[in-house]
Amino acid sequence: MTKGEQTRRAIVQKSAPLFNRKGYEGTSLSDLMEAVGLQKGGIYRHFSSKEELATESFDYSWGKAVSGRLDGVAEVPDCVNRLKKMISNFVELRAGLVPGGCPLMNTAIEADDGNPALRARARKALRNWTARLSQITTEGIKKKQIDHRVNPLKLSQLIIGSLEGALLISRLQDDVEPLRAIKQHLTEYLEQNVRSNGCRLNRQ
Amino acid sequence: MTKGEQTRRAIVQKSAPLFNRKGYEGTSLSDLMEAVGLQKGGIYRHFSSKEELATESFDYSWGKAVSGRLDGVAEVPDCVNRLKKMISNFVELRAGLVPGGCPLMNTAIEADDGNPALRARARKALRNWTARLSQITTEGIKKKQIDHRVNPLKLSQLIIGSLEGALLISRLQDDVEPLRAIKQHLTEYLEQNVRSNGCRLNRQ
DNA sequence: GCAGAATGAGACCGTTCGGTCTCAATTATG
DNA sequence: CATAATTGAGACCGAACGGTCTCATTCTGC
Repeated sequence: MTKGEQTRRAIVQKSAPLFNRKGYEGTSLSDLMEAVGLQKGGIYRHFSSKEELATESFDYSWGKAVSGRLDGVAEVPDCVNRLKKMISNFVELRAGLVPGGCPLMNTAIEADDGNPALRARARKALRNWTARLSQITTEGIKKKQIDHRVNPLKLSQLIIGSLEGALLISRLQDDVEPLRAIKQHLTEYLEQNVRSNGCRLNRQ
Repeated sequence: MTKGEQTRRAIVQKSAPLFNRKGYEGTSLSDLMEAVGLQKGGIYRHFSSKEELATESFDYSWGKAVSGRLDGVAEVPDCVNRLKKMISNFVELRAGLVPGGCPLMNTAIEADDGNPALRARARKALRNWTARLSQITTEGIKKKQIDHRVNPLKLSQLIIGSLEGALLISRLQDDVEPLRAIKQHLTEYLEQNVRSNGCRLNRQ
């Protein structure tokens, strides 16, 4: 790896926390220069614009988030348990992530009436995550572990939405309790209303 | 009402959608001048800073959101149904709100590593909303409509988190389905696990 | 309708913004 | 080790930022 590539990666790595904490607009070039330890010329040698750096930083942050959520998931054979593992990872494995909360949520909120490049990135990330969960559900249905009446897409959106919402509350209150509670809630829901042969009540 | 007061209110009313859509940092004074129809002098006559205007705009946006969610709630006698009504209002009554999504979510995300005044506003709004829901739950427990083992605070946070998360997904995908789905999900949960004498299974 | 207060236009301010460019220093290559 | 290519510092740019101030105009209460 050439020195230029090394520098490029270091810039992204050091910029990502800033963008994730303060947002695209909220992060200035001087902020970046200070965090990165380079002058403007040094940064702009490797990136053509602040936006390019921001999108790469988003990818970096999101990549870390995804890999955290997948930690140990592949080894879980049962599909319901695999979903539970991903939920648990989201809730418990918050260390090791790029600081500043969920990059998807941060970027979605800031970009959704603004920057189209970042918005596209966020949409893609959401699509990707949804697809991953849906895939597990579909597999579970095929293997008769999950009730065939479950809609994989809807279930994925329910899980993602609930987790993101709980994270929002947790961060605003600086209290992990809402995150813990949603884990419990979703776990019970998966066991009661998603797993096949699980007791099921009041289902139209 | 004096003319000055009229102008002041008009400024807030016209600024609120901008702040809610583009955020505090993302909204410039020139944006505001254009939307409000006044020059700088005209705006600064009534507000001492952009931040002061932003906080008042947040209050305005949030006020509209709250009153929308309370629409017709007082007339519902049963406490579980009252919670359901608030959920339904959140999901269905999105017209008439200040455009740009939930002010609480927007402000929480932007301010949570930055502007302390706005962050305080968001926290207060969340506390308020939580308290409202908790109050209904507490009343429901007292009236034996809600199971006494239900934790009002936790239930409130679950509802708020789920709604906000679903809204995030809905907005990013430009699709109301996730919002509709969470309404259904929460409704079933309330009937099955919150209402007293409702069938209850697998509850530790 | 007039005097005094309230209001708003817009020139002006210093600062910071994202971005460019030159050139010296450093690194890689034969 | 010499040469060429890569790299990064930092002066510089115009534009836009939030904010101030003066003064003519417009209200308002008597």
